[in-house]
Amino acid sequence: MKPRVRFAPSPTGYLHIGGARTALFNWLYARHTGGTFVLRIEDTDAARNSQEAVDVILNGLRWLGLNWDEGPLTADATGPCKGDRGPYFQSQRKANYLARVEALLSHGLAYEHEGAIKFKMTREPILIPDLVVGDVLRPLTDREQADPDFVIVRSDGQPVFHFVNVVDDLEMGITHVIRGEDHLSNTAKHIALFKAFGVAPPHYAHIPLILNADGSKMSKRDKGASLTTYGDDGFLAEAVDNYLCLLGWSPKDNIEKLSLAEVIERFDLPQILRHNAKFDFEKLVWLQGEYCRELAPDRFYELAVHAFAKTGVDTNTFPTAYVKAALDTCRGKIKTFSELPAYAGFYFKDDLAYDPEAAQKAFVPENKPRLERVRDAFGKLAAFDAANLEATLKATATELGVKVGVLIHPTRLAVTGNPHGPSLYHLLEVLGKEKVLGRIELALGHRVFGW
RNA sequence: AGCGCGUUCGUCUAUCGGCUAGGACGUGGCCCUCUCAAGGCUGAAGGACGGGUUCGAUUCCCGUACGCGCUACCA
Repeated sequence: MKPRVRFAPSPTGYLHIGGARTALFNWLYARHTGGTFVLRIEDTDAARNSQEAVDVILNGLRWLGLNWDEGPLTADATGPCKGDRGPYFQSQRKANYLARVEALLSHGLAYEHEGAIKFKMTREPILIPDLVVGDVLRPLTDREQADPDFVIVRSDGQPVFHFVNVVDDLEMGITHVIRGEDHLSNTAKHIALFKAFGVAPPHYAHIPLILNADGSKMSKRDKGASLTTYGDDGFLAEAVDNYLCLLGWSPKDNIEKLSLAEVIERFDLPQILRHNAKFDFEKLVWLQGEYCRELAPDRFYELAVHAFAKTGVDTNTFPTAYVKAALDTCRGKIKTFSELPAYAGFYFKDDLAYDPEAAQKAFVPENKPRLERVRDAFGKLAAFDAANLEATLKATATELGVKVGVLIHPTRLAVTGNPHGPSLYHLLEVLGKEKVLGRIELALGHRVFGW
């Protein structure tokens, strides 16, 4: 029998990075084994849940490239779904839960208590066979000793999480429950419930948690806890996927950079680690840089244009060839797209703000005549291309008896406003003679500087 | 408090009892270089602590400490 796994998030308005990793591991296991990946929405809290919140989950999974074989097609709980084990929204499964409660009541396995319905929990320790942690024997805690039975339906008629979760997994034919380790202790309850229904429980695999850099639990308001922020901050999904795979799972052979396709081949439950992992933002950034550098030109272009648009710069007002040439000088130089507007904004605006620190160093009296010579030399150029510009600048430096670097820094600053940036000669070519000369002239005319 | 899970460089990890403890991110130095990246070379940095088993323990067992989780008519 092919495995059936599921990701069952609650639509709270954001997708936790740990939840995303749980979804990823489930998806990887399904893809590795040729099984089925089910998406189920646990939208029992009508007050909090909304279609927008469901969309956050759906879009997050889509962004990561985690397609589901069964589950919602839209965020509408009453809308179309794929798969024949639905409904896939808990809000649509009331009848299923009621029937299951009735079954338990009629078999004397549950009883009414102060308006609520409680499940008759076994008093014996329960063995939890876990594919990651190993066999775990969970005895009752002291409080549970006093009253082992737990509520499965609240007095307001709402069935609780433990109950609906088990009913759904049972009815959806889930064979492997891969979820966060925070559910390990409660698994005893789930196993007891499965047994009460006369069904063998699924296999469990509890995966370690993702913690903040300081070791604390990542909660909603922690920076980086929401998956959405990564896309917003200009990260590539393949980098986030890759990094997430490395938290709590290891390919074991020192390889760090793997595509999802490669991970699918190698992924299996026994390689999952048992201890929690701290989220290392720097390593994610490194992976992001790796993927960003080898991005296909058209995709780089598309994402770059989007990044500019987000800061209010409409690159469409410039000729396409110019934009492409400009962005091409940035390929391989930036890691995240959010850096781009600051890095290459000079291509799309003329009112430059000179970096103060760099200006203090470069715009000094002895550099003024030098920059004037550069301007004059550039002005005589017929072909304003990188090779010619480089030759001209070097020749000018030789004439002045200085190193090229002496000319490069003021020139770069005058033309871009920044001390760093794309290759100077290429950027000059893209900008074109007119703009370059105009900007140098402008810088030379600034009285506030040291010249 | 009770119960559960965990503990290798700052971080992510490798190690099926033989380890001069390997790799990666980050970090130091050097090289390359028009800036910044990238790249190359080269350093520093680790087995929580205490017992036991064993010829030998990072690896197995016990205890302690620390971290995390769970003990809800939250999910």
